[in-house]
Formats: sequence, structure tokens, C-alpha cells
Amino acid sequence: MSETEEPNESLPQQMRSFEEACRDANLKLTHQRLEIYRELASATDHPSAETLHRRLQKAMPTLSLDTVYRTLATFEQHHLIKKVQTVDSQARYEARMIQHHHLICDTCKEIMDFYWTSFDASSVPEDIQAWGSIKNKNVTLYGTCRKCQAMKKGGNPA
Amino acid sequence: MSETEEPNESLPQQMRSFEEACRDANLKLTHQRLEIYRELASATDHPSAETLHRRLQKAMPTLSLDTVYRTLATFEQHHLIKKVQTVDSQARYEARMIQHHHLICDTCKEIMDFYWTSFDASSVPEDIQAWGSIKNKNVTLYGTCRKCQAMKKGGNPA
DNA sequence: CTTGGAGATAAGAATAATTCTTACGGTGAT
DNA sequence: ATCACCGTAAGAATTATTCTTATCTCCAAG
Repeated sequence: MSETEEPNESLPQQMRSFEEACRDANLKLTHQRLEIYRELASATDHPSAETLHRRLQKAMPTLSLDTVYRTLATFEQHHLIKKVQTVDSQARYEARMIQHHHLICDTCKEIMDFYWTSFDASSVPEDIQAWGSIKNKNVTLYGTCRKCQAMKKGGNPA
Repeated sequence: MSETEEPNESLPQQMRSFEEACRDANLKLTHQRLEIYRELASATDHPSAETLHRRLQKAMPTLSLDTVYRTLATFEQHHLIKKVQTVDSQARYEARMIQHHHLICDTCKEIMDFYWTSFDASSVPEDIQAWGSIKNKNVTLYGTCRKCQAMKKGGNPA
């Protein structure tokens, strides 16, 4: 039952960890950086730089797309966020740094996080050790989410 | 012991399956398509379009990069090859369509295939079923390969 | 074995995603 | 309050990929 339970961290808590990490890394706490991080940390959909920029422009009309790209790249270099592996042309990001896995819907392309503690605890096949040392294990599940299944069955009344 | 053993298919055999699949899909068997497929099927390093183009140019000097892109896209649409998920800016491809997983070296960025039949046979956490139906499960392992480990220890005598 | 026509290719132009350059402005140590 | 440093905005530049168009190739039917 706790196999796939979400380990929770509140946004304010996450922002404090972030600010501390920035100070440790000698990154100045600018308004732009704080807002870009807050927006990414609040999102559940693994947004691209452009998506984040669009969402932030309402509150920060002068924010440039380049700053979003540059800031995300800086965060990634300091391991404050991660680039998500996709086959899309646009890179997508996530602020969730704890061990988790991804579910991808082949229809709406949405990426969901999930947790799988028994997999995390298990070891990989022995032969793999001949290749080198493993630091991280990630599972990606592909399928169709309930929403898209329903749309296909009922037909899309667009 | 057979847990991670490689299911083998010879290149000529794979070429014949490919030609048959093209005929089934009404794709003409052009010289370019055959050579691009052969090159990809022979490669073990999940090359990008540009890499394939570079390798093929020796034998086919007039082959355009656009043809490589277009042909790979066509193959992918017909499920004859796959785009590999990466965080690189260039897309990378593979011709291996049977179930397998990836090992990625964080240093040299090389992508290796591996097999894990017991994982393939296992089922995912129950809660996942609430999300939708799963069609595919893939594992990506990150680490450092022996070659790069050795280079780090001994220093790089370049 | 020729031929017609659909579909594929080459070349160069165009677009999309991301990064660089430069001048300016804000941050935080003093 | 001041200054040096680093971050930002704006526009130009690069890189990856795709489109346009004229030409060419494959292959089925004569």
C-alpha cells in the first residue's frame, strides 16, 4: 500500500531548501530565479522552458525566454532540477529530485511521476556489474491513461 | 544466467525482415533506405541522424542529411525503428525492436542495450492500474562504465 | 524490356529550439 | 551609501530539423 505512496514536501519547505542550496552554490537569489523555480516546483506536468515562460509572463511581463533557458541550465548544472528524458524536440524539466519514475501516456503525452520502493530496493542483474557501477535506476512505463482511453471508446466529440 | 543474454538475429536475417516490412507498408525499397537501415542496424551506439549521415557519406557521397532525417522519420512512423529517449539535443535512433533496456554511462554518454527477462515478466505496482493500461516497461540504468572508471583512476593520459 | 505515374531524393531555403554577445542594472559585502 | 560582480534583457547567432520544388527512381502493367 505504501509501495507507490508519494513522499510529500510542501512548497514553502521546498523553496527554503532551494534558497539554502543556492547560497551554498553561490548563486544569487534573484527574483527571476525564485519565480522560475517556484513555477517549476508547483507544476506537475514537467513543463518545457517555453511553457514555463508563458506561465510566468502574466506575473513578470519583462521576463525573457532566454533567462528561463539560462536559469534552467544553471539549476541543472547545480543539480537543483533535472532535465526529463523525452523524444520531444523541446526539453522538459522537473524540480522533484527524490527517486521516482515516470508514466507516459502515448496519447496525450502527459508525464506522471510515480514511486516504486520495492523496485528501488531491488538489485540489477549480476551481469550488469561487468559493465561498470550503477548509480541510478529509472523505470519508464508507457501506456494510455484513463482519460484518453475514455476518449477513444466514446469517440472524441470535439 | 540467461537473465541478460542477448537474443540474436543476424544482420542478413534482419535485412530480410525489414524488406518484407517495407513491402507490407508500401514503402519502396530504395538504395538510400536500405543503406540507412543497414547502417543503423549494424551500429551498437544508437547514432544520431548526423552520425549516420557522416558514416554513410563515404559510400554514398550524394546522400543528403535531409534524406537521413526524412527516412528515419518514415521508419519510425512505421515502427521499423525507434527514437531513443535522451536529454541530448540531437535525437538518437536504434533498429532493435525487441524488448530491451538501456545502460547509460554518465561520462562517455554511451548507451548500451541490455536484457532483463525477470523484470519484463514482473508486474507493476497495483496502484498504477488506476492510471490506465500499461503497454511497455523500460528501465534505464545510469552509471559509469569500466572504461571511464579506469580513466578517472589512472588519470587521462591524453 | 519499355513506360507511366506514384512516391522518393537532392539542394537550398525556411523554421524551431537553444545559446551567445553586449550593455545595463540589481545584489550584497563593505 | 558605494562598488565590484554577477545576472538580466534584447537582439543576433547557432544548431537541429523540416519544408519546397524540381528531378529522379522504383516497380507494375503493357
